Amino acid sequence: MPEGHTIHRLALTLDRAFAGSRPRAASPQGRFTDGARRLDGRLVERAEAWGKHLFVTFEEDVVLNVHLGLIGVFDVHRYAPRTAADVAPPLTAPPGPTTPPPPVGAVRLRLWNDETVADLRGATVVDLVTPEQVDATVARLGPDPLRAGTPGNDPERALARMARTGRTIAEVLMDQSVIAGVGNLYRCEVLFRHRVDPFRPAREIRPATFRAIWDDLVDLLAIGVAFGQIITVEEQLAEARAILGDLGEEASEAYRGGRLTLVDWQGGGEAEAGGRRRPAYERRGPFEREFAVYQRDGQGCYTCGSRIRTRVVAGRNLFWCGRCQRRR
DNA sequence: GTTTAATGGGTAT
DNA sequence: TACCCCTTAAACT
Repeated sequence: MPEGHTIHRLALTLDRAFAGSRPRAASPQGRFTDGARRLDGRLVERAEAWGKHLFVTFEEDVVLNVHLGLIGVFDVHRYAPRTAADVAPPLTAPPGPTTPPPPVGAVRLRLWNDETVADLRGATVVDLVTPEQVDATVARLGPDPLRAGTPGNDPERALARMARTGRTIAEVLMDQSVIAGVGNLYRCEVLFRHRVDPFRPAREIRPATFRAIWDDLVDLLAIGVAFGQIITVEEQLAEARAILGDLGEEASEAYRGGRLTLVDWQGGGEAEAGGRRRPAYERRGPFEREFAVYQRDGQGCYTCGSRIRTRVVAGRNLFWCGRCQRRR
């Protein structure tokens, strides 16, 4: 599940759920027992994301560093009502649970407070680090489209790297030290959207073309955060933007800036009969999974009809249209 | 029942 | 380029 949008959304969710509280911590699976013991009952200051790296800062400079890798999942959900008002009528409502349900599967780390439980499984990195180590990790990353607007976080840095490499654009887009947060799916789809030949050397990509790709990624990843889903086909993007547009000028502004207030929009939806506001993605439901090229090998391109192709590039299955993305 | 693939990435060869 | 790690679910036999 994890490309940059997943991690940024996760950081926002964890921040909302745990910042300012002292969650319990445990390692039901037993592979993070010592770390969980150090975190147990410790005050959470904030959670944030850089590229695909997640950092949860606890008091006294203890930072939980998580990288989900290919198959990791950090599942966060509320198991108890947030406020007494959510339970009605008061006299007949059963008392809410005070402990989360038992963990299922290989849960390496569980964090929970009175309302929310978060289960981490399958991650490649689960570590306690210092703020200095966080800085060192972040320093190794290229610009992150989800941090567009942060000083120094712009496509020119990526272009400078691209100018002195012999690698193809498809390889470079997977290199987190060139551009952070893009994974295989966004790579395939964004190259198709810009009709770029994946095998073209990165140094031959025109700067204007790459800047357009960057701007597109700022938009696509932000939409990915807002909806918790990768959306790359124009029809669905138009609907997604319409939903976000409905949420008002302030939300739109935050969205265009690529800033990390996106999940706040979930609270900005229409008030329903019960008075509870529902997230935009709940109002319309998640989008159907649909891509232009990703995992469509052998099928016809929606644009030109020629067969979508696939080949392993940078260790992952690249998908592209040999006609639409022919070198020009 | 067993194998494979999955939106990653590090290390060895 | 190969192989390793993490976990789960769908696709095989």
